[in-house]
Amino acid sequence: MNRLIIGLKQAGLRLTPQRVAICKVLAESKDHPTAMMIYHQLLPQFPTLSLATVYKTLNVLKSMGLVHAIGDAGDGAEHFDADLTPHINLVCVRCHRVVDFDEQLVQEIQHIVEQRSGYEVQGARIVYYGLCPDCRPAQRNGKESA
Amino acid sequence: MNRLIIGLKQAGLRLTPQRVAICKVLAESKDHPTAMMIYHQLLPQFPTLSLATVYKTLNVLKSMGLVHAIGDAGDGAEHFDADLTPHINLVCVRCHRVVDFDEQLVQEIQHIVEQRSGYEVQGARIVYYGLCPDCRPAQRNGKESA
DNA sequence: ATGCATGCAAACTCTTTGCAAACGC
DNA sequence: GCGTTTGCAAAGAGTTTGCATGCAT
Repeated sequence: MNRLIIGLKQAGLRLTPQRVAICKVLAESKDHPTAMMIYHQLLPQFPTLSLATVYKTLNVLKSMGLVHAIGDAGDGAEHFDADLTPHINLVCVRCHRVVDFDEQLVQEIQHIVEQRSGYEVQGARIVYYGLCPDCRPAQRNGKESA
Repeated sequence: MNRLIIGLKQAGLRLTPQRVAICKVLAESKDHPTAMMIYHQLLPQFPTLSLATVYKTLNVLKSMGLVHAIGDAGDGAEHFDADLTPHINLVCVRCHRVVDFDEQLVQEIQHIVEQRSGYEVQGARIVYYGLCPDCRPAQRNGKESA
């Protein structure tokens, strides 16, 4: 029973098998999935699952602040992150993988931004993009595909 | 004659009036425009301008690294930034405005990321979202619209 | 003159919406 | 049982593409 499921329950929302499964995927996966990725991952388990249900659930979780939408990773689709602590997402522009990178300075910056800008900061999307260690040599050799 | 136009010229690409105008909008505007915003801004001047041309030009500039795509601002459309120096974009989730915020720490973080992750960092998208000073009181009073 | 860029329209992808049937509470 | 949630299909929005015409070089 993870944080997302508890959040839904406490809000009085219904814990359907689909929602529970989506929450588990989000909480357990480290690859910042898109709606489509979650859909395909759950399809064997829920053959009648609808992509619309995944989107609806993601929107519920997002609007409750239980997950973050971290933008696309060069693949045109929104990626979601269940890790709400301020951290950096490193996106590889070649293989579209997203990895986390924790750095204390990120927290400092958030405080500075809040104090100096007058903004009420609700969240952050800190994405560095480039070539991951695996794709750096591949790029140099001129290889294709992800 | 700005940096973007020079970049196109040096790459041997053609300096059409449309491209020049798009580059000027990008370099001079401070509001991180979307393709649609650029299109509407130039329509009086180029009545036959096509939105496809704006998109094609933006993709050329982006793939040449002359502008950054900074993701959507809650409005579902890609925003572009001609300021390539590492800086923070502050997005207001209520009025969808985007302002810049310079902070030295950002540069330090980029170096740390490169050294510790093995990534070849090509750029960054550092977006904090929340309520801007104008929208903070508006939100509290329950007012609507942007 | 050459061939890249434009503009139009259609296609494409991701996401949202409407509504009847199903199900959690 | 009530009202929310699901699943399907269709709609919607942003972006891309194909191709003939036009224009920068």
